[in-house]
Amino acid sequence: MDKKVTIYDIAKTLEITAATVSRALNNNPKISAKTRELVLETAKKMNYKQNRLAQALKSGKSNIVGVIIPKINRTFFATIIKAIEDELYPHGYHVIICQTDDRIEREIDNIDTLLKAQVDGILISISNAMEDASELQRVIDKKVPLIFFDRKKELKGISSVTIDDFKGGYIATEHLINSGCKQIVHITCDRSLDIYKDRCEGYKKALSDYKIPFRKEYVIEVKNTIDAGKEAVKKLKKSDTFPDAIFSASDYVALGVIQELKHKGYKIPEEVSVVGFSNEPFTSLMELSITSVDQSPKKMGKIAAQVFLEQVSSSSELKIEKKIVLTPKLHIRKSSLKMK
Amino acid sequence: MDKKVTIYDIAKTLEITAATVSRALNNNPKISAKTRELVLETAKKMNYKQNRLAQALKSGKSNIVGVIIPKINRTFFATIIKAIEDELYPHGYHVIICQTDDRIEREIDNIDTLLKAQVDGILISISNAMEDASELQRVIDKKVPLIFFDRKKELKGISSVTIDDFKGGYIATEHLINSGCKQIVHITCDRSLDIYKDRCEGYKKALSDYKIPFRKEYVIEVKNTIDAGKEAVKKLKKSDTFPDAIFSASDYVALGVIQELKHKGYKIPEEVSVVGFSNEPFTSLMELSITSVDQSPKKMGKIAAQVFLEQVSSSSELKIEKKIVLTPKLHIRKSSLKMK
DNA sequence: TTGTAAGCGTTATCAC
DNA sequence: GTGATAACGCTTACAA
Repeated sequence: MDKKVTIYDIAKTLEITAATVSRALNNNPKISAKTRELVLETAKKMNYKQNRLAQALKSGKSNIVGVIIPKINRTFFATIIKAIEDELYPHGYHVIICQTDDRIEREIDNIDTLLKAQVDGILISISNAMEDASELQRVIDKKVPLIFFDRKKELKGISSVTIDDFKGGYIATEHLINSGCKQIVHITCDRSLDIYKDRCEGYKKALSDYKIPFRKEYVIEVKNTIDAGKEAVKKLKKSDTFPDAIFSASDYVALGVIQELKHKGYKIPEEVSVVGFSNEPFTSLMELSITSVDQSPKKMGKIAAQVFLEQVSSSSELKIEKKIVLTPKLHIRKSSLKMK
Repeated sequence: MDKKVTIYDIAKTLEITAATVSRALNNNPKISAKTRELVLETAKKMNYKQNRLAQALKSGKSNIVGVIIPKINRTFFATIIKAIEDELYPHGYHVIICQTDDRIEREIDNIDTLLKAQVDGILISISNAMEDASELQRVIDKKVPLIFFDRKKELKGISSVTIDDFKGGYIATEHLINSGCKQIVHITCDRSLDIYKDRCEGYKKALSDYKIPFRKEYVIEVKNTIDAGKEAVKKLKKSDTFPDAIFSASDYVALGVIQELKHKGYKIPEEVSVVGFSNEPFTSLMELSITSVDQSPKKMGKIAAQVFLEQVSSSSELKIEKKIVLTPKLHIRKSSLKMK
């Protein structure tokens, strides 16, 4: 019925000018109470909706932030997105989701599209594939607030919210050591990503701190899938010494590990303890619940959003570079809980 | 470094007009190959990015669609979103996520904001709370394509993609009957939502088709949580006849049911069979995997997106009303798989 | 083939 | 207080 009601239509109806209508709508003090009311009333009556596009074009603010993640259908990322949206929504911001599927072309393309869409900021968890930072540099050059979460690149002046993956790897390993395990295998994923490299380093440090010799063949790099976990166990079975604990940098891999261990008749945790990473929902829901390192996705998203808000509200040009590192928390469950 | 490069800047550099630049950028045929190349080249050199806002304002097309869901951190919805995004991305559309948290105010507000943002369409799974459709009517009045998925309202002329919840309830119940169960309890959730009402109706129909008397006290309505499932079992325990099967309209409730049944010492599925609904990832990952009805979220999202694309491409005013109903699929797992 | 100019819906800066 | 007008960056008849 109503095609496109603009402030001009309201102005015409009221025999005033569009400028006055605009003022009324924006609570401009320079306007009489009467006209304001009148305008608001007829605006409602005519089912008028502001055109944010026009507003955005005029003001240079779109009230949209772009969030770039590898895949949205992972609990970890979905939880972060939810936290970001929840935090930004009351401030009038809307969130555009972009998935990279861990492919560099899509990542570049996404950044590009977001810039074209004049977003007020970009929150990004970089893909496995991101190598150089030239595309990111463009964002910075354009002075569009950029914030890393979870997976970051080291860039000067850019804020980030991550967890201490090193510590995560450390506490997981330490817990296994304290449970009496001596032969601790670490299954890692793509170590070109800092998160996996750091977890691995944490593992090594814990071993060294507790005087447990590091064995190179006890670090296995696999894909982040359940099947890869099963395969890893099969491979280990062929080696000379079977471990008494497995610390996986991924919950999915840990699940595969557990399934295969059971299949082979090992008792968990009596013979082999298992620890995962991410605290995916299923780890706590399982009958044999899985010990895992929590990454506080909710907190991470919330803080990332807050850092963004700070950045846009700091009127001046002062660059605030915040590197926020959250502390991971170990959730000890049955898969590593030895009764003594 | 570069503030805001516009087509005027390019025009000035090349000593031509903005119009020509625009044409070159948009592959307008009325332009010489030379100028086009020249323009594209310098555009790249100057790191020019189109301003979609201005384009959108001019053309009336924002290339953004809004997706409204209760909560994004549920696998079901996250999967749908992923499918929608994957389908729409190649067509140049971007997706704005809006969460209602099942609250009517946020739902109305979200619709409002999306309309103000001039989205090209709205895909919505309505909240528990949505009662009248007046806000939706506004969307329709504005001729903004509107598509329901999963949870819908009956509105003339509006397309929807849902699953056959009635059938879902039916096949789940039928499966239990065929497994030899006679005393089948149905635990449902908020039946003001069609999805739950329909599943319940399917349950009743299956009972009647197989000549199993319907017992009113065998239908329990609870909240959609794990704890509610536990409570339900406790309540049943007090009643005179304990069931030999429980069909829950929610996987989470089913999980709670299973946990409590085990706790009370019941053998699953020998003594009590359990079936859930949604095919949440954890149902298959559990040691005691849970039989569940799959709702094809991926397909649902993909089709919803396709319906939207059809709707915007059908140039004319012809209203296409598509009511697409997907067939649910029962995944039979250990929680109801009786060996005979 | 290219230039000119109007307009998309707002808002801000002037005047009055 | 209110009105007129320019401007945000782009597209597109209409001219040339």
